[in-house]
Amino acid sequence: MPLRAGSRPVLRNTSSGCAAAAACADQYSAATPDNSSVTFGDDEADNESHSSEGYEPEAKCWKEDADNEGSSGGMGGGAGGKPVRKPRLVVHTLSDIDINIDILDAGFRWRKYGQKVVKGNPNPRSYYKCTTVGCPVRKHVERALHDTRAVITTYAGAVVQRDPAVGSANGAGAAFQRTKDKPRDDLFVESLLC
DNA sequence: CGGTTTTGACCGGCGC
DNA sequence: GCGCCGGTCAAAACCG
Repeated sequence: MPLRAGSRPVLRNTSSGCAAAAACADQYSAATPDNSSVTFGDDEADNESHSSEGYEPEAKCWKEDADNEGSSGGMGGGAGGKPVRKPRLVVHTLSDIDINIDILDAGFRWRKYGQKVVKGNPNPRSYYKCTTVGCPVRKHVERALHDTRAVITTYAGAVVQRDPAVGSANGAGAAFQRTKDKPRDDLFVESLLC
């Protein structure tokens, strides 16, 4: 590959103008209503259908499954019918990758730890880890099958918890709590909240 | 010098 | 039981 380290990809932490989740959500519904969609859960199949045919011109907040917390530990193949699945936040971004960054990467640092071509999509999927202290979140970034402008970012390791009193739902959340003194982590949690 | 990217190899789970 | 596939790790190289 001609471009080695140094030619930093577009995906990198940026001090986005979208500091809070509320602002992000608002920004989505107001500013870029037809540029992306956000989904929380495990509806990746659903997402793929969108990415292959086109994007829903609607911005929706991530939805979470009732009791799908925890991890199945299963990676390849699929859920395999296991009732417990790792909560994931899937972000669809059309055309503007920066938006993707803005919504969740605000103030965070990501380190790429892998890249792989997955079946069904010739575009390589990149794997990123959050290098922010106390941030256990990982994300997978891949381009849509037939729409290179569309980017699908899957966040894993963070759980949405709508109750601010709790602030966390599992280890990920606990990690955030542990670093609650860090405004950035707090921002991230907020980013996950709707 | 530190942090990050890149790439290949390895591991574990699932489906057949 | 075997093969396939996705995800992660680790070493090397590079840039600011």
